[in-house]
Amino acid sequence: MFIVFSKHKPPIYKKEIKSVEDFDFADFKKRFDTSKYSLCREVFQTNQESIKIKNEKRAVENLYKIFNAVFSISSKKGFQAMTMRDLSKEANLSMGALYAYFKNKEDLLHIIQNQGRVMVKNVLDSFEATAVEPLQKLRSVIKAHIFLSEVARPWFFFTFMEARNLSENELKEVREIEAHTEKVIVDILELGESKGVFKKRNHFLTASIIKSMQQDWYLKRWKYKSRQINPDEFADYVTGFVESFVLAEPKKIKGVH
Amino acid sequence: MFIVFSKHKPPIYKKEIKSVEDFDFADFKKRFDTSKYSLCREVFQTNQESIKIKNEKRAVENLYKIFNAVFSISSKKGFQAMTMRDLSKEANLSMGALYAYFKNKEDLLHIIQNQGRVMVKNVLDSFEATAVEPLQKLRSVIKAHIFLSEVARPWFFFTFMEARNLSENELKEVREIEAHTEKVIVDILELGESKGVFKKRNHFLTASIIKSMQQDWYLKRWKYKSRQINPDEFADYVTGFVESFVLAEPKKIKGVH
DNA sequence: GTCTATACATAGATAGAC
DNA sequence: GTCTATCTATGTATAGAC
Repeated sequence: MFIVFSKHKPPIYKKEIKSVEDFDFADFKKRFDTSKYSLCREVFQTNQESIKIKNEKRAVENLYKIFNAVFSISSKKGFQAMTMRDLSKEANLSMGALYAYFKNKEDLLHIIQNQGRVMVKNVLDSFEATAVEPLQKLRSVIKAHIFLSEVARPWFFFTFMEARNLSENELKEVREIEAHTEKVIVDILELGESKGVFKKRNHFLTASIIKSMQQDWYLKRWKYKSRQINPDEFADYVTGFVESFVLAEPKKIKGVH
Repeated sequence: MFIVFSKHKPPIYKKEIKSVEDFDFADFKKRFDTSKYSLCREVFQTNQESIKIKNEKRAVENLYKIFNAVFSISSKKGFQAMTMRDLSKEANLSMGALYAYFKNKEDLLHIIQNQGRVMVKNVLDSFEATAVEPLQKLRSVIKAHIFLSEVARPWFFFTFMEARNLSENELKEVREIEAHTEKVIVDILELGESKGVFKKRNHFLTASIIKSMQQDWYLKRWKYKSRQINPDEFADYVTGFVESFVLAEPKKIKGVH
């Protein structure tokens, strides 16, 4: 369910991807450690000084239970409205036990938010370099975001909905990532324009609109699920939509207009 | 700042719009009562039995202060995290005074959510009929939504972010409006397809994507504001983006491809 | 490492004076 | 119609037994 990237051994994508140019959701999933415990192990290793439990296996399993409970309750009523008693019940751990895994409720929020941010940054950065041609770059970046949000949907949803509870410092980091992923798209569009394959447009607005489409996939997943739209269909539809707008017209034949 | 529609005298749009085919943000604003108190007066009249204050002028003014305070605090930390003491301070009313305007905190939430829903439904329904040709209908519906969310941005933002706190019954109403506005777009796309002006596409996906763009305008307003994008620019960009995808190709000249 | 029982703080809500 | 003072419930967090 969760994916993770060790800070020490960033995975190498190029070597592993058969067709860099055109990957689907199944290809994407093969790239990563999709064990449901991976992200929790990462959290354990990152927060070893504050987590009181020293047995890794046990700690990771309980962190998994805790995070899942947080996502489940928060998606219904929000993190602030979730009480520690709610969490205790849903995670099958006593109140006392919970506090062995985080200092306080606010700390729990930050642990989740930080881990989510690190993961997104690691994965998306890796996908910048998977293609060379502007059109392939654009497709690659759009798809990677959608597929990642599919694999780690609870983290994406939680990060978006609970962003308001962040400190000024953390909010700044969030905005920086937002601006960064937007800039990645803008750069690709500019490259394409300079090569004559994309039209001259307001690339900032195009990038914003692309991001809003990607976001819809994890904010309104129930809607797409009820219509039985899978990640590949959605990603293809989005790229098709975008391409119809940005691709330069094929050259006109003289005399005909 | 707020706009409102009386249940008893729905405004007539067709007669008032000079150019039905192509209105801009300034035109849109002229259509409505944009007095900052209008929505609050509507709330007062709708909830007269539960509001203890009988002096309309005073009640409406205080409701305005209360709602603005709610929007301001909630946008920073969420409705659940807002305490009645926060609200009391921000609205310049004592705790005791606040409870003359609503039964309890939950009631306050419902009053805002309900009023927001009624307003959106009234306005958007009115815009279905403003044009006849599919392309003009599509433009009209897209723009109306963006312009409305601009005029009543706090209500839109609040409604979206606090939807999780609703009861099962109210959630059902929200989903119905969502499905309804989506269906309005799907119907237009189908009409256009049958008339040969729009391509054959998955209209559900197209409508979803259009809605995600519109939503971005009120969810990420700070971003657009910092880039000094105004409602007209944004609306035009969105309609241009959509049209490049849905419009049928101009007929090809025989022998040339 | 986890539990139960409890301390302490803060929230929502109201009574009664003005 | 609004205020201050206060009641009561609920929430976070911890101490200490197992």
